Amino acid sequence: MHGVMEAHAPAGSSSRDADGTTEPGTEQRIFDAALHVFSNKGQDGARMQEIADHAKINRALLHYYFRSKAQLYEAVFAHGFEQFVSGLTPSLREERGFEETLGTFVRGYIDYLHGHQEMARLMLNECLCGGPVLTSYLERAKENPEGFPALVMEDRIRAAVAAGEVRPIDSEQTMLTIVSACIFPFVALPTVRIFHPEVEDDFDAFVEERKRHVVDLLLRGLRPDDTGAAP
Amino acid sequence: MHGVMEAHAPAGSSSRDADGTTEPGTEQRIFDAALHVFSNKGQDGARMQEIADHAKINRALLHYYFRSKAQLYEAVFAHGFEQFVSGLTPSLREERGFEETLGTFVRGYIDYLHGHQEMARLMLNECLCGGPVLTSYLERAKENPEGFPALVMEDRIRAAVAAGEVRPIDSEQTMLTIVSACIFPFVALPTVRIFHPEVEDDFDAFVEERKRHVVDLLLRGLRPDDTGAAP
DNA sequence: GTCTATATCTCGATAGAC
DNA sequence: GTCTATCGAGATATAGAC
Repeated sequence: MHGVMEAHAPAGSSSRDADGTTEPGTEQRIFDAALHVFSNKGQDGARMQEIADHAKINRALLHYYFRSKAQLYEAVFAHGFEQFVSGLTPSLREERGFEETLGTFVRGYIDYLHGHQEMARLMLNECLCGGPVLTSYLERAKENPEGFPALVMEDRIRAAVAAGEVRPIDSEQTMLTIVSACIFPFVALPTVRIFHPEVEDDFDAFVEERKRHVVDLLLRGLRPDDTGAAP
Repeated sequence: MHGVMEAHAPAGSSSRDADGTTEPGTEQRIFDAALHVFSNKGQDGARMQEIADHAKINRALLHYYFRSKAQLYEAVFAHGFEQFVSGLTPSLREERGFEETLGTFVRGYIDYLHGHQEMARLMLNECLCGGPVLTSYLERAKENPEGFPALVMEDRIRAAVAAGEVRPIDSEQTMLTIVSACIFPFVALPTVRIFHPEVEDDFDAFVEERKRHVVDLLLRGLRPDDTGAAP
């Protein structure tokens, strides 16, 4: 049986544009191709041949860079997950008021998803099957919650409720709703496309409209009854 | 090559409790087992052996009832999809006011998902990969939109906006948000569980709270500024 | 580092006895 | 209707030349 140890990882093999704007090296091409195929077909549906084709290399080379399909998958996932968490954190600086914080968070979240739709699908795929890969990463993220955007935002909501900035609602449920409203439209795109073909024509406009809508609906829904009350 | 024609379908083979409350027949057991495995592993990740094990039968018998894996999958999907659409329609009777309609729709949606979590995951799985099976069913549903709950609800929102019952918002975006808020928590359950283990303890209570929260947040978010204005 | 060729194995599907 | 045994396609992974 094949013991799973750390990959040999040819490190700096991909000439990372040392001389200006070189085309991506082999390792990077594999990475991109793998993300593309995994996100569309899932870990099981993906074929190493298809990944190799997309990267314009031979199948054997995949195993040279990443020993196995499982390790390739985990590498792709790990990279995307890390980037996801780190890319979202800066939008949660302390000094803002709640409304601005919420707006910045939602817009940042949707912008990220817009720019990384494949990663979004990959993560939700893991979510669906209760994948061990995602689970292990979340367990680790849970250890320092201040580094995990969704948990930070949930705390902000809790604090805003305590401060009377928003009406008394369940912060956990609210956070769930926010995340749902941001993520779902991207993962359900194939369905949305069928009923609203116009989305396809100008996807950027759709995303912008989405940001406005979500922020607007949430702020209205969370605002206390007495809007102008200052004690 | 194996031409795909209609399955021979041993019709009334499963003695459907002709004599009281018999245990489910073979065909029904296969169905349940298939839904279970497909929803957790996806169409590609699922193994016929695992389905057979769950149904407590032999692998060959699967091919006797449903000729191929693809046909088994489609049969399971078709059944669930039909049940989904038909189970949701009655909550959209015309004669209600908007607030009641929205509340009934959301509660009905969440109740259905609660009772059919595996079907929810199965459909989202199809959604993620732009699956041809889901697509073909949606295309058919699109032909008579009045039979498709989400589209009917979207029209109700549009009408409510026109009537001034809700403030002027994009009904398409709003419908997307509603669906997101209902479905996502169920498909993301593995993730939710990690951060909020208490959900597991009393899942029914969580779902009830979810219904209240979504309806409440939406109604607040959609209500016109002048709540009591009657011209 | 990259390729061709091949070994190995898993899984879906079928044949045929009972 | 249900089982055992087996075939054959297709996928991962490796060996070895260049």
